[in-house]
Amino acid sequence: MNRAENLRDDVSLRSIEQSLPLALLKARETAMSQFRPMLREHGLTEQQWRVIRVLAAFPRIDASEIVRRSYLLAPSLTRILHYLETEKLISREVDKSDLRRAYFDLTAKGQRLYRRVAPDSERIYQHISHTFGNEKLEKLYALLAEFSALGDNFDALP
Amino acid sequence: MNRAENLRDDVSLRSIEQSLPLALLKARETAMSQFRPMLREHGLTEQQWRVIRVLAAFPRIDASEIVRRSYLLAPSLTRILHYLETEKLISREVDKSDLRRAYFDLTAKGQRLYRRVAPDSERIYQHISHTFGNEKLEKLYALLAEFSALGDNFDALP
DNA sequence: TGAAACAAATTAACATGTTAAGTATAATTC
DNA sequence: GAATTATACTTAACATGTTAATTTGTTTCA
Repeated sequence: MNRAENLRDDVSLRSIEQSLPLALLKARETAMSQFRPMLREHGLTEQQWRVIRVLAAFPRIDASEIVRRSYLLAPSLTRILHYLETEKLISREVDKSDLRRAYFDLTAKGQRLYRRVAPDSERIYQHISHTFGNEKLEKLYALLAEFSALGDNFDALP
Repeated sequence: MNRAENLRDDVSLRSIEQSLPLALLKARETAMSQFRPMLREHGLTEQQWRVIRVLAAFPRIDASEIVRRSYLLAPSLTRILHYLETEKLISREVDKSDLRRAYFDLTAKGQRLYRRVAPDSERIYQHISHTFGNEKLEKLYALLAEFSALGDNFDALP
């Protein structure tokens, strides 16, 4: 019996083949591999597009709310907002009643970009939905939402 | 009607709230938030742990196979392998019949680390499984696997 | 055999992820 | 109303993600 089998024989140790984070990563990569080339042609990264979508849906929100809705970390968002500002895709307006805060919005240029990219994105989404099956996709959404809802409500570990 | 509503009125544009990549990211973050602090206490990143798990399950494999099984990109793996080598957690042995290739393996130190971390990882996994429900978790695994199996077999876009 | 095609890693360059520490402003409290 | 605490970012430092180009070694085949 070689070392590999020794390490795996303990049935209490799952193999890497059964890893929830990995299964989620793999599925996410399957999906993103469909979107990424299209975004690249528009000169956008996945994360920049997330910020633009959030601002299209929720105009004039502050950085904290963008963080919440885009699921980016604050340090990443800081960098992305600076970049999008230099590209004149978004605007920043400091809150006069609270100088720590600023409100962001798509510029006209940003809105045009959004309207150019969104149909391409939608086309890909529909293709995925059709290929996988709407019903199964809805089931997947439901399970993912339910799982994520566990959120930080996990009990303390034993 | 403000600009936001204008941008959202087109029913062909899903809101960012319905995004499969985002739903997968959120679920993955829910899971990883349980594991990351534990890994950090062991001085490991998530990705370093992935490599160690792969080598525990499949000893003496080359970099290409680690890439396939860990779902890391080759450039990331190059850096991680160098780091794990300097920590003497893994060994590298060049293939004499093909000098481009090298085989990697856990060192004794690497195996000890694996056996220390694996039970903690398993404990967390069991907690997640119990909290979410085994049955639902299995359903989720099945759907994720089915989705990922679409893999690169998506038809050409219309 | 020797040039061309292929394969496996690696490097380069830049963007993002992750944690910790820092900065400026606001709100609380004594 | 000065000291404390909290909030909203921002910076820093290092690890990883992503694409493209490069390096080195192998295979093909004219």
